[in-house]
Amino acid sequence: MEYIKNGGDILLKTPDLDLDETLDCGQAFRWERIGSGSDCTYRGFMLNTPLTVSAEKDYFRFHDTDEETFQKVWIPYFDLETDYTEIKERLSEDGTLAKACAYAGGIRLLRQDSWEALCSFIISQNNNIPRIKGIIGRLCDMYSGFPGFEQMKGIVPDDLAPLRAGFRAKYITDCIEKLNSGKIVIDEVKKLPVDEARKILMTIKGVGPKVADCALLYGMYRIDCVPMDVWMKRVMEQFYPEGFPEFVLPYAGIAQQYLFHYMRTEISK
DNA sequence: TTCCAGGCGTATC
DNA sequence: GATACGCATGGA
Repeated sequence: MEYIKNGGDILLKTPDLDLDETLDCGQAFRWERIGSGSDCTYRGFMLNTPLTVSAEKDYFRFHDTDEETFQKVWIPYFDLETDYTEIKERLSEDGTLAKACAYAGGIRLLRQDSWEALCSFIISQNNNIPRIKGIIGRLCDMYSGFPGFEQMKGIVPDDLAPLRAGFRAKYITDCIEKLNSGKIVIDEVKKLPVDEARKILMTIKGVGPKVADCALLYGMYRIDCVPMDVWMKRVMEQFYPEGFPEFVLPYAGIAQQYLFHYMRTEISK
């Protein structure tokens, strides 16, 4: 990973990054492709830090970005200090994973804000990706950006009616209550062993094993967590009836990224 | 019209 | 602990 300043932009050279694969694979819901065809440009946010980013010939262009923001926000967000080449090499000892890594090797795990990830994946349950994006977009419209849970203190499900989140509205308000009352402190949850962290997250209404694992994987970078949604259940049933091989387990969450995308877009069609 | 979507709560056994 | 069913909403 190396970068240079170019006017107000930053140009980044890095392997193992594809913006379409990474920003539009169902791990984050606030990136919009504003370029069409070969103009691969996305507009989105890390919490409320905005970014326009383009894939150009030999580098990625981070538009209107100062070096401090790039280092503090975007390097961690895009997980640029992790060597995905090495991870993919290791995972590719397994035949199915070798195919999945080759199919979409530009997927990276985005290190998202913990609260945004938790809230987003509560909304995701029994829902499809376009509609998840719609609900989160309306939430951001309501608050002029992605609101902090402190900002939403005291709201009741009816207050969220404009989101058209359906039965999930009461889950969001329960989550907000538990965070604001201090029943759950995200920074404490982050430090716990995964099993304990999962248990605590699951005390929130509407947070079961899958949503908890998404919050852990995408919001707290617990890369051994594998959210078991309908697609991953199909993957496991078809390719890993005995579970993942031992050597995959430390990176199972990243393996899941490749396999989820592979199953959802290639095998099932 | 019916089915399904990055599931979960509840009832029942 | 396992299984069945309802749930808001909207696109296919």
